[in-house]
Amino acid sequence: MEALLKKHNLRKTSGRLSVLQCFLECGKALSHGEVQELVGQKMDRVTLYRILQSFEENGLLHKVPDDQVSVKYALCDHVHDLDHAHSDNHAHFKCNSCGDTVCLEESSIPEINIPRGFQVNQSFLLLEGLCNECVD
Amino acid sequence: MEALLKKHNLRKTSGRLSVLQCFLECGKALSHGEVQELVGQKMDRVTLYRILQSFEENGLLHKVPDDQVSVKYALCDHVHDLDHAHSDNHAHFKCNSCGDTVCLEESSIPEINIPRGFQVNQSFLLLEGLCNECVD
DNA sequence: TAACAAAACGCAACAATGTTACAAAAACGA
DNA sequence: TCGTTTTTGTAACATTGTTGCGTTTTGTTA
Ligand SMILES: [Mn+2]
Ligand SMILES: [Mn+2]
Ligand SMILES: [Zn+2]
Ligand SMILES: [Zn+2]
Repeated sequence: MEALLKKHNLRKTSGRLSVLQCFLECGKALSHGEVQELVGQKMDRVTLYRILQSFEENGLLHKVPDDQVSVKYALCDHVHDLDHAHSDNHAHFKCNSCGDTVCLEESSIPEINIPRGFQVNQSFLLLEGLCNECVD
Repeated sequence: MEALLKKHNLRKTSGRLSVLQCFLECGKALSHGEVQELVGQKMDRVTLYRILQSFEENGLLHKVPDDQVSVKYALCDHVHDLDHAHSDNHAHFKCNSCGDTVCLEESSIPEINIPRGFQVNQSFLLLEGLCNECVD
């Protein structure tokens, strides 16, 4: 786990270790507030924001739109690659019952027709509904 | 314009008329803050939130994800239909330079493979990049 | 047109999310 | 161990969004 930080050019701190552990253990996308609950209130709110930000900038996490309200983060597809340039170009699914958001890593976002002259740099596809555990 | 409100079962108020006018005139997705600037500070912030909410509930506007930070609203595809059950199932494009968000009404969101047992109720596809006016 | 009930509004208060500035503490390479 | 750079904690602030409540407005009916 410390190796993961080093590999992504992030200094090893106790805060970063606990945040990383949260994501490795729970395997789903987490909002700032959810991580805060997991690591406890002893970690400063702002520090946590900065840790999430540094993880994203260094290719450890990627942003996931949450309900058009706030952001969640999820582990990047190839966390163990040195290459940060991978795309995480996959869809996400959010269950409206249990609230969990998961990566659909096998479902890459298809090409979309865009007007002439437009240039797409990034795309976000969020599906909402019920997960297998919450369906009926 | 008053007819539009009536058609969607919304009482005619001065606030609703000015908000509706904003959307009819500017033809792009607007955030709460952007509408507030257009209608002026004399309209209460909370009232504006409630007007946007009522417009969405009655099929006049639909939500558009904005940068995973906040929400924008755009006129529904078939504002003049009595049927509110239309889907607005199209992609959106946000320009990272000018900040404008537009509906790509000709680009419906394609079907995505989802895990067995999952049920999709709604989907949001946001493309980000540069619009034709901001490219180079 | 007057009266009434339902809906919308204004205001206050609150919660959640996110950002910035600055000084203290910790990490890391030399 | 020393010195530099990064990270952290704290405070202060901004934006976004929600709830409760009393007042005003709207649409309907007598
Ligand atoms: Mn993902
Ligand atoms: Mn749209
Ligand atoms: Zn679920
Ligand atoms: Zn533009």
